Amino acid sequence: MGMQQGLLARMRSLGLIAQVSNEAELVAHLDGGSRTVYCGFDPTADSLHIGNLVPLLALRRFQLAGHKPILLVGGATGMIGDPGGRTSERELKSAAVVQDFVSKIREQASAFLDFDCGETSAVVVDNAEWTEKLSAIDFLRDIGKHFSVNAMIQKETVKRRLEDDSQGISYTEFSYMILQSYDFVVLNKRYDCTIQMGGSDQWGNITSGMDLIRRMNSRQAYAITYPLITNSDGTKFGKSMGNAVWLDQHKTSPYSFYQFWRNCADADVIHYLKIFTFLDNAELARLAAAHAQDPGQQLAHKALAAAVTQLVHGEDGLAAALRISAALFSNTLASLAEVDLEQLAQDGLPVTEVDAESMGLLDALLASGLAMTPRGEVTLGQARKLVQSNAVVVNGEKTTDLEMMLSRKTALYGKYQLLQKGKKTHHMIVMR
RNA sequence: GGAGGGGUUCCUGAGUGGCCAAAAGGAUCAGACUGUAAAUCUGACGCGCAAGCUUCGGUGGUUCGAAUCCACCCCCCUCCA
Repeated sequence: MGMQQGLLARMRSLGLIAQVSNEAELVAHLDGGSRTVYCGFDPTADSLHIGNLVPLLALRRFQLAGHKPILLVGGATGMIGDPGGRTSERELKSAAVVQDFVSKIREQASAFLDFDCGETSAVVVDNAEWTEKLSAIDFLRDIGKHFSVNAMIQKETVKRRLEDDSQGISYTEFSYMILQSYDFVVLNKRYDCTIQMGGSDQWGNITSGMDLIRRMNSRQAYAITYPLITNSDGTKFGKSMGNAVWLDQHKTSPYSFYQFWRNCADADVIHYLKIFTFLDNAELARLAAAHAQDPGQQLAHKALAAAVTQLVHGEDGLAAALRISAALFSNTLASLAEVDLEQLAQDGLPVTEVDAESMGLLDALLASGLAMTPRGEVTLGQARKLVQSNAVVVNGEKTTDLEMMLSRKTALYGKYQLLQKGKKTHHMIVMR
């Protein structure tokens, strides 16, 4: 059996497939040679986040199976905003901002694919390249002509917005589908790209693209969607402390990144191992068994966190994450050497430097940002509440003393104050 | 342009003159229990130690007193032209 054989079946067994168009034909198509697959990423921020990891790693699977991946950055469509998955109109970003996002995402995504392996080398394209040149007349005559509004309003993403009494949909967002369809046509012509992959909310857009290829290029194309990732408890996937988990180490440190995976729910861990790592079946089975046998050991969690952190941040990033985690969670602060504490700061433990010789605990909670209310403001009242509710640990010791002073005398090695809020939020104050 | 319906604290969504810093649920944060899990229970959830202060699309009125009444304006939705 060749490497590419059974790719679809393999992905399905990993839970990576939501829908495919014409499965029998698609399987034959994939088995029949090296194909070109594309997946689009909208530049909605200056970094990708872990949700984007799903298609990114899926593209890599295709490449490993002998196909050519195209990563499309939506410099044009990002200017417009996909109505899918949204209940309200997007805010439009300026061209300069989108351009900046595009270049950052291009660079970031490139780390996951091989760009130098001959025929199947990955390619990055920006749809602004062809979409910007499109005149309104050409757009309407050559492309718009092929779209039936009757069909478009039947698409799930559009229908939902039409049926919502409190929100409408602008013509701009309504047109998103057409531009995405055109992307597929262009890539089909240029690269003989025959497969588009996207989240299951993209199904409507992808199949429109297939239709457009049939009409404009008289070719057969295919659609593959992956299920949108959900947490078993119904909360939104990919949030940590209310923030997105980014791939950019300056936005989410390798340590925080590691902790995110380390803390995922039991019910999700095996599922995530399948989606976010490249572990083989034997290893997956071994971890699943271990997890079922003794979930308290969290072997699967540790394996997941290690594998994904390594994938995204490399060996060094993983090592740093492990170092901090070990120091903070094994309660061995007292035994840490001064170099260890310095290392924690370098490894990405959040740090605040202060000039004062001493400062009140409450001020420290403010300065560190730990005293953040559920709404996201840092307030003195919240600092008090935390201390009073027994949630604060200073240098390994719980304290409920509102008046407590942090001085060089109480500091570790005369300068480090390690604050802990709750069970797993840590912050270091360094007294210069 | 016309007719109608809406804009409330992070979200959903009650509230039509004082009892409203504003019901309820969700989300979030913390505590207990645990395994850095889930579920559950408890507390917090505009700011402030407090007195008090600032909020209910905006501005200006009426009133002892307004999220609630009036005027104008802005924004959203639906239908008609």
